Amino acid sequence: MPVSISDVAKRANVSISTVSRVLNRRELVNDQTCARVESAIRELGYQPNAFARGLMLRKSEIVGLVLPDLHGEFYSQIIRGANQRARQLGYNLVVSSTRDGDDSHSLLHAIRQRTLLDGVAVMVSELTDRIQDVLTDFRLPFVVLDDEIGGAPHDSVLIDQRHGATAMMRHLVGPCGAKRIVFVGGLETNFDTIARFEAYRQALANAKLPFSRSDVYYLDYEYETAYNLASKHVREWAAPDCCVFAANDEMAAGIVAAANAAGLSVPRDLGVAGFDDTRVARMTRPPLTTVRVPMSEMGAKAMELLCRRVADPQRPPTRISLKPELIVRESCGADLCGPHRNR
Amino acid sequence: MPVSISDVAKRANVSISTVSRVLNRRELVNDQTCARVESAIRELGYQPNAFARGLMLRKSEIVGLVLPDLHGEFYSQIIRGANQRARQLGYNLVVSSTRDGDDSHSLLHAIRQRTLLDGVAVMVSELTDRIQDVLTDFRLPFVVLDDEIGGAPHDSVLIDQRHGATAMMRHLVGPCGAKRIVFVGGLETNFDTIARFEAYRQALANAKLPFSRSDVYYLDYEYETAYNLASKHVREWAAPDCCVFAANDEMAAGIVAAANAAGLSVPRDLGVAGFDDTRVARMTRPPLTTVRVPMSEMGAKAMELLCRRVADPQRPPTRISLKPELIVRESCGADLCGPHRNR
DNA sequence: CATGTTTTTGACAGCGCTTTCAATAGACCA
DNA sequence: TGGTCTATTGAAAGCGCTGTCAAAAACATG
Repeated sequence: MPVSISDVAKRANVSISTVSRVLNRRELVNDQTCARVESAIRELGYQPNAFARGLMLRKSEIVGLVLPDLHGEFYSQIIRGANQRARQLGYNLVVSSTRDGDDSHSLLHAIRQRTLLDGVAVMVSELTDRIQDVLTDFRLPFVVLDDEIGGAPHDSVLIDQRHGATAMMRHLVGPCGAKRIVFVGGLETNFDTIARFEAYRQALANAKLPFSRSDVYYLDYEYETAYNLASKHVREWAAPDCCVFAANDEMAAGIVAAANAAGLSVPRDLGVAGFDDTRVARMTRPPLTTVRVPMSEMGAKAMELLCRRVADPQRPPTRISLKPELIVRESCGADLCGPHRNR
Repeated sequence: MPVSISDVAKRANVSISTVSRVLNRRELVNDQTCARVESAIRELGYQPNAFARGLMLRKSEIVGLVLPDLHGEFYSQIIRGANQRARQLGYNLVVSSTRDGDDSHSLLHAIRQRTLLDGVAVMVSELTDRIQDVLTDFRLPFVVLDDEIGGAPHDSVLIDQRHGATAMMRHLVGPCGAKRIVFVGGLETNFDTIARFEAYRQALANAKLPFSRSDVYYLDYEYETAYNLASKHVREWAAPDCCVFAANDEMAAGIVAAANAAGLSVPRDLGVAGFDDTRVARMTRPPLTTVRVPMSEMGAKAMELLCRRVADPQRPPTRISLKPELIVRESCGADLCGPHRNR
């Protein structure tokens, strides 16, 4: 039923080779013949069969993207960025999650189909060794997101967490004139939290501000937890030259809400800074000064790297580091007229 | 370089037919031979070539999902749900967005590859006719999300917006004892807003409450806009038996914030209800009573329908309607011990 | 006109797999 | 013993396409 290349050939009164040439290397065929073939293609509504094509060419122009989850602000931005860039580069994107059902199984499953995939970008949280094995076992071109896997070198795209946190700290001790900064992190073992904490500590030292272990809290990235913590401490924190630096926007929002509930005004009585620049950052009163993490760009860069590697499997591994950007809004009280001003 | 079926055949000292049978119809081959072949497969790390397979079988086990955008709470939930179910059903999912680059082009592009896709689920906002044409032109099995396309009947998955809004209204006039309900919708032309408004009006009539045109506002679904509107009106709205019914959680959050800023207490002085049950719903003080829209389930159902149609293109079109669920939290002041209680 | 060169075309051999179809070899029955 | 089954296997025909190679056609040159 579906129309094949030989149907077109018959109709245009040429051989299938000629049709194929029209499709792939037009310059090799006579203009008139070409026109005849093209109209036959149009009339029949012919679409080359991608399987047959792939069988010969040994490539599908499909690449995979494997994330821990597909839902949530970050992942969905990565998907968006990756998909967009993949398209530009002439590839289609298959997404998959390591969390759907059994953890690694689904990744394996995705990759088992590898003969259909030209390459894959993976973002992993744990099981790094096994994934490394699987990936190299299958000899499938791959790039790693936001993490590095031990062993053989490979392409990777990283977010320079440290740079972002440092930028924020500089802003707090500089333009905002903070003398005391409270750090509210996520889980103590979380890589991002660790990087941000280090930047925090370093910046404090650079600014010759005292570091106090009691100004550091480790929570769970949740609004509610931060709200509860802040409810207990805002009165103590309240001071024009005190800022709370939360490791994500949700916690920052919780802190702002707790301050407001306690009758304090942000940033007059207390500065609050967030991280990530998610939607919530604009949904607090006042809106949050935060750090924009270029997730969508990370997805895009990953696709660039991946497609390049697919094209040339021998090229030396590249490592791209993306710099987060400071977004100054009102929650820390600094002047809003700087170059980063963002309503 | 890659190992093919004939490598396995040679190694196991059988013909390729036998290897193929071991792969697909094990029961047809002798146990001993089978074992020999299997160990050859293992030793060689053989993976069947998906192209060759697809060429014969005429199916890829890949289905597509085309959304207006890939980012945002809803879309990402749809993707998650769809991906999960697709996997369960033995399919892989390719996602694509109509907004990346030129609107319809990217959809077309995705579908042009259709020989690789067994089917596609599309969610459209506008250009319904053209998509319908494209889809039927390509004779590709498809299902439509959250909308219906004129013309030939087809599978579709819808959200029963009306049902959700009605449930909320019943809750407000019943357990919450509201006598006056302010409606804050999105754009007046938006389908969801229209459906929700109709439910609002109907419920008001059923409860014999007066309807006042001046209690209806049309905004743009944004936090900020709602905050501004509410700042102007909260004092006028303030009354224990008055509720504001916002058409999404972000606007509801803006209203709560404005009320708090005005020194009012929600729900004591004013009830606020949201819609969608996004993350923000838990990020207001108090958390929002809202309506959970089963987006992830919509994605899952779409995949079920799609895969069924792929399996049997002749079956009559199905139309699934998903019911949103009322989520009672604290922002409307009703008793929290009902069956839907959700912290 | 013979010869060399370039352009344009068709025949055909795969790519790696599934799937008839036929062959072989026991097993069973009369 | 001959004949009919059944179980097991291999040979070979494609699936629709690309790409090589050689033939044919068109053109240019001496």
